[in-house]
Amino acid sequence: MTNIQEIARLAGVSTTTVSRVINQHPYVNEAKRKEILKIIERLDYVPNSNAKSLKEGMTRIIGVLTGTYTTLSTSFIQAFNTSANKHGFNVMLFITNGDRQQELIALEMLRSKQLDALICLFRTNEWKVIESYTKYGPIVTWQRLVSDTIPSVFMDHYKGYTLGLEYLYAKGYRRIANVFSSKGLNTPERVRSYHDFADKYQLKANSFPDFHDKLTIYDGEEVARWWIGQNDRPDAIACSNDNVAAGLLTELRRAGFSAPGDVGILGFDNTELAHLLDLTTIHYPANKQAENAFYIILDMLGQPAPEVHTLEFELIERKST
Amino acid sequence: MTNIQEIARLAGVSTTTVSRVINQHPYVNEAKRKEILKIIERLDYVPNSNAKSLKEGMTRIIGVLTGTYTTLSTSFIQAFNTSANKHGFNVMLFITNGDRQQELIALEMLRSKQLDALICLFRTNEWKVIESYTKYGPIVTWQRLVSDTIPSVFMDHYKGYTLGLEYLYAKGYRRIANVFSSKGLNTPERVRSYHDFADKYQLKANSFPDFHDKLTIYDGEEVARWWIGQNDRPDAIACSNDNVAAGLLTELRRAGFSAPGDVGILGFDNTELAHLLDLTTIHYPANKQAENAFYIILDMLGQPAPEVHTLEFELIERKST
DNA sequence: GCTTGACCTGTAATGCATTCCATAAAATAA
DNA sequence: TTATTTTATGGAATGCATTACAGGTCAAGC
Repeated sequence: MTNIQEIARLAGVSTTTVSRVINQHPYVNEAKRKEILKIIERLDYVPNSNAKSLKEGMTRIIGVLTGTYTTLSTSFIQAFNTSANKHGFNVMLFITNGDRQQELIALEMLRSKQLDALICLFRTNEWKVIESYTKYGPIVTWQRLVSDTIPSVFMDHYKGYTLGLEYLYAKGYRRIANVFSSKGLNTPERVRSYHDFADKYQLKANSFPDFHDKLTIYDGEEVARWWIGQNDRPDAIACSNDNVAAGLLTELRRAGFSAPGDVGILGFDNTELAHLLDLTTIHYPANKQAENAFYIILDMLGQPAPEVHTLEFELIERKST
Repeated sequence: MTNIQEIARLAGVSTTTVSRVINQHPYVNEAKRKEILKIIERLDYVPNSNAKSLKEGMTRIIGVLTGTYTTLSTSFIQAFNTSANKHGFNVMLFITNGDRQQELIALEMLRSKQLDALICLFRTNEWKVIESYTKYGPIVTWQRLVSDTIPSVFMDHYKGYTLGLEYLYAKGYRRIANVFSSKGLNTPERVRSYHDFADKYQLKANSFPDFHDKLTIYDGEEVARWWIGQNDRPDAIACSNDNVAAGLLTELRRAGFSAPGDVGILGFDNTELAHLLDLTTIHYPANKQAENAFYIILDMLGQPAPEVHTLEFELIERKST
């Protein structure tokens, strides 16, 4: 394999000079520079990035830890990737499928310097475990989390969920069921949002059992079957995300029901699925959020970072309510 | 930062011995081993993986090059990731969005030894360009490609498409329109499949203009609008993938049409969307294919690799035909 | 008693690029 | 002319782990 010493030898200069040419330092004689570049070209030489990483103590790789691909995390990841690339970083993806061990692999790579930072979209291990890795490099999350070592770009889901509920109320819905996602710290916010909402409009009497840990199309179908089986049905269902809303809607249709005719359905996130099925939903600005996450990491790595954006949920009215 | 020399110093042994303990070589005195492990524990030491990669000449990272996230590539990537992890490799994702430059970044990382191999799901650069990087490490694709340097785990799309067409014929469809994907080498296979099919059943007279480069939900909607605008409508549409079929179906429904009532719709890939919308589709065994791709890479890296699976398309009948 | 092999340990080289420090010539300033 | 700065270049150390090779002990085998 051709390395910098070989280039130096062939050019009759020291490795220092070659390194200077490669890294565009000044103070290299123009003729020599040309000659060295010619040799580099001829031998098809590139610096070994492992040696570089070893020397510089950073790899410019950022890990992204995710459980599964939901459409939402997909757009987050894409945007994060774009931002990272713009600043000369690359992204390494870890899809854990909820496996603790998988998650630890990523964390260990941060520890062993193979990653410069980690963005944690989902997690299976306790926060305490994850937090114990912050001494090896920046870890950032998008989940609501109060921690002085793990910054979060979380959105105010209380506000976002209230936006949806108030919309449903304004549309005349009074008997609203809630389908929540997994037990992160966003869910409690949404639960609190509903409680306050129900208090405000005195809807306590109409309450339905909450669903928890629902996030896939299949989960949505399950909710549909529940709804069908009820005598005393909700007139609207606020879903944890568009996947659930989509599964719910299509399974209802299979049984001959429709939305909003029989029940109003509210999605969350505004993914492609919501567009596909004309779901009313709440736009989640995953793109800007991803940029924010990256900027925070950049800053924590001691590099100049742009200002973070302010993020807002937005109600997208379509045809399921 | 604590390194192997410090451990050695504290334990009063050479770095060799410490290295042996870490890598579980035999021939280390049991008492010393215990002592060294204790010190490693106490100092929270992990070997720097950049130094390791530099020495060993490999990073155990495999790059995955993809254009956008389609649901299909998603499941491929997941399966690939799982296989890789099982063998101690990690996956680095490159989402190029069709940007040549992005693609080159990944290729350059192969060249500079930051990646051990590359799996190329989509590409924007010419194959010739990509091929010129095979000298730096294994590159594998799932697209149909005849190359002695880039192995492919491609499926026989001629066979797969014919499977779909024959099914449509058996169901009584005679006026079939085709929606094709981008101009890879799979598309010509499908085109050829349709030609032979049309010949066989003498359907030449009923032919419709082919669609090309259609792969998103939005593309499907466009096809729907085309269909609606025709006087002389096809009675079935064979789609490039489930996204297109989904967009097609929902847009038709918006206009008051239905499938299979007004037109039969055949998807491709058997993704979640096909399940969601009860689309008849052709199952694409992306998971097994991903494993195959990984096994080939493993083999090319000179490591013992399992046998590859044989892959078969399978028709999944649902309710859109 | 001597050979052979298992067991144990360390020295030093290796992989490769970057950079501090020293040296020196050339150009500019005083 | 002397002092100072700019330009140019190389030696050698640095980042860190792995490993070939050499040197040694000790017990089993002949």
